[in-house]
Amino acid sequence: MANEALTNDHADANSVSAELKRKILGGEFQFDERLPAERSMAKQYGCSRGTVRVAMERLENLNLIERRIGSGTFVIHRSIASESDIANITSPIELIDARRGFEPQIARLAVLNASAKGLQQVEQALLELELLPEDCGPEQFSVADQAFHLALAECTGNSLLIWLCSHINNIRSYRQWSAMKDKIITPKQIELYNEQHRAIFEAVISRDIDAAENHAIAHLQLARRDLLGATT
Amino acid sequence: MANEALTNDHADANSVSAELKRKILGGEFQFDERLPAERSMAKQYGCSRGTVRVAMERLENLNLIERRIGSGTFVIHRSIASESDIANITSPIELIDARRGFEPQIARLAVLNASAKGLQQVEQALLELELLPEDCGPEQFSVADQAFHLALAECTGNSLLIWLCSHINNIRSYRQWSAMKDKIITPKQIELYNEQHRAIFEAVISRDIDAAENHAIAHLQLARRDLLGATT
DNA sequence: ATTAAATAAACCATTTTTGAACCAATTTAG
DNA sequence: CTAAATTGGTTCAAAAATGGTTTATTTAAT
Repeated sequence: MANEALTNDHADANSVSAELKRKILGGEFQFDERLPAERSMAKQYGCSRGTVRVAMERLENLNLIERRIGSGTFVIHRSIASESDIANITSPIELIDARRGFEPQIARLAVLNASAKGLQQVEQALLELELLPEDCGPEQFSVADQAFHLALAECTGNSLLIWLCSHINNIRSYRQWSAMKDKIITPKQIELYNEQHRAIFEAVISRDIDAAENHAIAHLQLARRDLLGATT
Repeated sequence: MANEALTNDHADANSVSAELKRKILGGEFQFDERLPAERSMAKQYGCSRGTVRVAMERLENLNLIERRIGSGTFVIHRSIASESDIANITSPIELIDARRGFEPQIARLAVLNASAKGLQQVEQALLELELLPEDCGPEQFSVADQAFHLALAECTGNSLLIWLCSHINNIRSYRQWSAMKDKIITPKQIELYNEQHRAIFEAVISRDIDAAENHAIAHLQLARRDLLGATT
């Protein structure tokens, strides 16, 4: 509607940039999306290409767009990100730091709320982790590791925490992690991680809330240390 | 509608990948489902196979699809519940329990990473909270409260935590939560909450990591107690 | 009249798209 | 089991599309 009003009138650079700015900030044009070509926008807005280019310069100065010769004009502003967007801007260390927040809480709530059946499923996931061959490779371990943590989250009965844990798992499986995994998930580290997994599980079983929390914290501190070591 | 507009025109790689990405994330293409063949999509989108392949490469890098020679292109993204879905099955107490996990961590990381500018924005949000009239009502307080916690999250510099905090804020503004607000957000409680907000802020300012964490924990324990009291 | 903005056309360098052909792996039909 | 059909993987050069730039001209506001 607003488009067509502008399409008929002869828009000046000011109104064009304002219109595009609104669409970008409002999420109508999302991150990494390509805007129509300058010549095309000129036709659409009923103005000359030069006018469009002046408008684009302003948006570029606002750091909303980026222009690539031969390619086009792309949105570089991130509104509230979708999951795949957040996965692409989240570094491994940021992920660990976030997990450091709620995984201990998951352990605490698992102690308080876990049902026998839930614990059974955690144990099942734990056994699969422990029965992996030493040379299973980081990918296989990673999948089983995620299953363990998700099973633990299920024990809390807290649907929001389960949802968050699923999100985290998804982000963990994105591509840029693969390279990192090879460095930090070695047979020796796998053994350490599994000891911690079992420690968390045992604490939950014996309904020891502080032990469960502390083991979860220790688990993530180790992961964080390994990660920092891998980058140097 | 919009699809067919794109279908008729000659689509470029960017629009094709954006279209498919939307369908996959939106659950229209489910996990393990096979996409149409490249040659078929080329015809459908009115572009060449090469263009389709460029689009597919992007989706592959986003880990949304997997391509198997001789077989086809398959969705490997597991679509999980949308934000509105989770908002509708999350109870207020579950929300508090989840925040109990990562808000203390946000406080900790804010101590470590907050810039002067970031702290300025937290203080700004804090002042707005404190300057609200006593009879401002729960809605107004809630908005300012969310702004404060989001500003604090920004201080961590951790994009994942910021993202989580935004999501939580969104969930907080859903309906069943609103009814609860009226019961627990009274002028007397507002004063208590604001004392805790300031305590968190002061701890971050003075770079006292344990104090920041403990004040955040106390804040959520109070909110939890108020919530449980309100339900009885 | 002067000035600033918008226009229109042309050209450049770069990137994308195209169309075709062929390869390798898998699936399907007989 | 074999042969044909289908699928993604690859390469290549020509054509098209894109933003960057310049120029002369027209329009609108002061």
